[in-house]
Amino acid sequence: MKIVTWNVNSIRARLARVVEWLASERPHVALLQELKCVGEAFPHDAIGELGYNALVCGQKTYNGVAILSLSPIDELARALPGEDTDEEARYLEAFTAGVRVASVYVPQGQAVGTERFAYKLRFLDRLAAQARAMLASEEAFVIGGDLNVAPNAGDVFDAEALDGEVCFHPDERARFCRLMNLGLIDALAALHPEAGHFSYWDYRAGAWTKDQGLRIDHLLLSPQAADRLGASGVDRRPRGLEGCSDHAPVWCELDIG
DNA sequence: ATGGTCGCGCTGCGA
Repeated sequence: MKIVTWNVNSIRARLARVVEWLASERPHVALLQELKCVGEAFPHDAIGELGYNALVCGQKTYNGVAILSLSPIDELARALPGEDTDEEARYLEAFTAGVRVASVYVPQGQAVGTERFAYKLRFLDRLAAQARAMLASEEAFVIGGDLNVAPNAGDVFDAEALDGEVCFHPDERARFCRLMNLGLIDALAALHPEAGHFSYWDYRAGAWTKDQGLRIDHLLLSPQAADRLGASGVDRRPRGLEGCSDHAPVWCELDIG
């Protein structure tokens, strides 16, 4: 069973690219981020025609996450616990196809030292608290999404130049490390530990052409899910197409069901 | 080059 995470950077602007990719790759579950629309504006018809059920947590203009599945989807949560005043659509959790999944969009953080950066760090702490609670169930689950953190030096195109920058700041990396040390397995890194498996390339400055990317999109597996991990990868192909997202899909294959 | 390019939605913000 293939599970994918993909920051699509507007589901409406990206619909043709997303439909084309889903039709070609047929993942059983797709965790999407940055829909940039409210739930009513989500293209339910086009996605439904492909055979996918869709659970959407939308918001006007910004953020928005979704879970697509070829199996029925049972919603578990549409917000990350821990901050009642947080109204940004960044977390959706559900049970589908015999596995619990979460689609998460961690705040980018804007600039180090800003309120947005502090919000990002708090969000990562809240995600760790949620992961800890989920791990207590001792069940197979997958937390997938745009974590907006490149965990290691090999996950950025220039570790020296980017050290201390947003998405590669020591405070973010420490929180990511703490999250993983709860007992999660990075589906991509577990099978492909070498450097350079980027998932995001800025639209600007020819980053894609120069392969100046970051690995910030992740599939985090519980031990029970990791036991079933058969393959994983980043599909760079859709990043090179006309009208593409600035993120590539990251996928894993679980021997479940 | 404190730049560069997107998407949203109509002015600048967030990424």
